[in-house]
Amino acid sequence: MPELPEAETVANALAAVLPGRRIEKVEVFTPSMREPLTPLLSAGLAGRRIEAVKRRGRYVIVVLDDGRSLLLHFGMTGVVRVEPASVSRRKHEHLFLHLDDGMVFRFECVRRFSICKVVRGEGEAELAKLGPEPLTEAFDGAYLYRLSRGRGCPVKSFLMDNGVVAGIGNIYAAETLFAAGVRPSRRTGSLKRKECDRLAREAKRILQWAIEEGGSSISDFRHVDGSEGKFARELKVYGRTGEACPVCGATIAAERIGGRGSFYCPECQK
DNA sequence: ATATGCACCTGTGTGC
DNA sequence: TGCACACAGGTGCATA
Repeated sequence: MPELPEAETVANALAAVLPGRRIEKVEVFTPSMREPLTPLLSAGLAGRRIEAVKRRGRYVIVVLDDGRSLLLHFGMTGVVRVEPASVSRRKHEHLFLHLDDGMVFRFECVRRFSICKVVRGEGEAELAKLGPEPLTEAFDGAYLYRLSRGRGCPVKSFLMDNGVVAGIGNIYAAETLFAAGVRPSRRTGSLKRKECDRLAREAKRILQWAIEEGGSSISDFRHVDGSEGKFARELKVYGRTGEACPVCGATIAAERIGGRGSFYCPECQK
């Protein structure tokens, strides 16, 4: 699921309802998450007030009033909801935070790859290795060109490296590469400066557009209110193997790169 | 340091 | 219908 646009959508929704609320009770239903949730039970969260909700890359940061934060990551299938306590627990909901207005923050993840942990400050230590935010000026063609020199990995893997740029995953890497006319298997070090300019420009445009559409709901991702992100209908190549390229009509191809399904137009992307 | 493959999980779709 | 297998918005670790 959640790449940057989905995390941004969730963070914005949570920012509208959580700040000012007090956590009254913590319930953990699933001890065997990839990142165990049990530390939340003894973290002294009861009584803490939520001050703000922020995003960094694919992470959502729920800032508490005691110098700590809850750091959220949605893995592949993470969903958060804020619903009344009267709604019964779903099969894959692993954590409830009961709030002082009768609502419950619910953390769901089918594959249990999601993370919810208490961190110091706003998670500076945990987030230190992330590259720049793609929607800031720090991320541009010059930056990409500089980092790409001497790199031998496929450019798609390069764009999906969180240390290079934070928050671009399998969907938006594929769409960015299509929009920029660059084949995902291209060796990163072979990129021309102009191609780096196009990659940075198209990544920004597509991520911004996807945020405006509320992200992409392929199967699991949902908004905090349960509705779906609309950007899946705008995807040009992701998941469209065998369909016609919307630009030239050639057949969209697929191959595995870095163990991930990768989609491209063999005519438009060189 | 960089590149690659796999493990971590459950659910779904496909082919036999 | 049942079963095996591949695959799914990600990341971390082991191995070269």
